Amino acid sequence: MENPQTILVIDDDPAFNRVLGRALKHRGFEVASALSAQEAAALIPATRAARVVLDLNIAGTSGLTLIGPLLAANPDCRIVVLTGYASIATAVEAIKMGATHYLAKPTDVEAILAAFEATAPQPEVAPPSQPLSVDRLEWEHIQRVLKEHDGNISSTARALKMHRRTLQRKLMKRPVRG
Amino acid sequence: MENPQTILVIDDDPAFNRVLGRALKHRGFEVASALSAQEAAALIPATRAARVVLDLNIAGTSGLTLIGPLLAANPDCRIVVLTGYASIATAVEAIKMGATHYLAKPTDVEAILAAFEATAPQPEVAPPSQPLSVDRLEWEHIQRVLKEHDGNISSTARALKMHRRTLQRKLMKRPVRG
DNA sequence: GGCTCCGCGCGGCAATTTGCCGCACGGGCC
DNA sequence: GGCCCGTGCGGCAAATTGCCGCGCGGAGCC
Repeated sequence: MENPQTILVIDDDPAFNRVLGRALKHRGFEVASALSAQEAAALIPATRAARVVLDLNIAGTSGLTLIGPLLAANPDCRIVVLTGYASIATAVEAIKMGATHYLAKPTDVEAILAAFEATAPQPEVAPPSQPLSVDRLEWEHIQRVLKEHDGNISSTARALKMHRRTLQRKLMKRPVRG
Repeated sequence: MENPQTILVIDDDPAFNRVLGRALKHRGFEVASALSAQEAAALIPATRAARVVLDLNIAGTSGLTLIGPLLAANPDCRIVVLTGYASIATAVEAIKMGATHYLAKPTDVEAILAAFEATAPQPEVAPPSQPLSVDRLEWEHIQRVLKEHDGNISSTARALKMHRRTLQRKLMKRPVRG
């Protein structure tokens, strides 16, 4: 941890990456940006970053595949996974792989920074007072089955008894809140 | 793991607990049931269960507080957290505390059993477990929330973030199977 | 090199479902 | 009586779906 103030931002959305990078610099952090998995892979050994903001959907490949290399380069690395297509299934996966936290986009810089500081798990977190909306539940279910089928949309659609075209369309939409 | 076939079910909903217990017994598992955190606390040292189905909302207290004791009694214990009030925040917390998996409540036994195997990837042993169709899942969820709201269609629609008219129509149409 | 089989992404169009009005009725409750 | 809700249902535009199609690219096989 020769430089605990350096944060590596991995996100293939140029606008988001730039905005977040600037916001972090404003707060006094050193920022390294990667816009693709390849770029990230190149930066990881060089920076051995202690803190990483990692997008889940990086141009085709899953950001989850970078968690391993990140931790290998620096076991103390704190990784906050960020995604616009948040689901419980991928959250579980990310944490199991060693991510420090998992946040849904859109979020704010404060939340990201707070996520880095998350230490020992606290038994009493957000008490979810309201059940999931039907849309949200559907999204979660789709994500879970999709993971079981290794991301294969066609076979997932078959398992769910829905048409592939419909599944595609649903996946393009963002997960709904609630 | 003197008896890896024993599953401890911790859930304060008697109906759900009974149904799940019976389904598990049907599949050849030994089942121990706890309807409260106190009951569970008493059973934990006795059974040192290797597999636990744990509800998040147990009569006021959080099921997360039981994860520690469960793992203390048996570090190899596999815990599947189950909740009707799922959220990404609690999912992250549960996994960090050592749970094996986290599922949102309208689910089926196959998914629960599959969740136990999560850490041991066995693609070829993948059972023909057909996940619930989205329609069926939606139906189950609606019924659950409707019951929680004492059959009040209007407030259920609000909680589900759907229009009352749509809920009415759904309730009229299907008791679908599949 | 061919070839076939799949999965993927997407366009188009009809059929269905939805969202969102409206209205009338009934039961509490002040 | 009036007021507030919840319920059932009609109607109609907007959105979603089901179901075709197509081309492309990769894996496997001859």
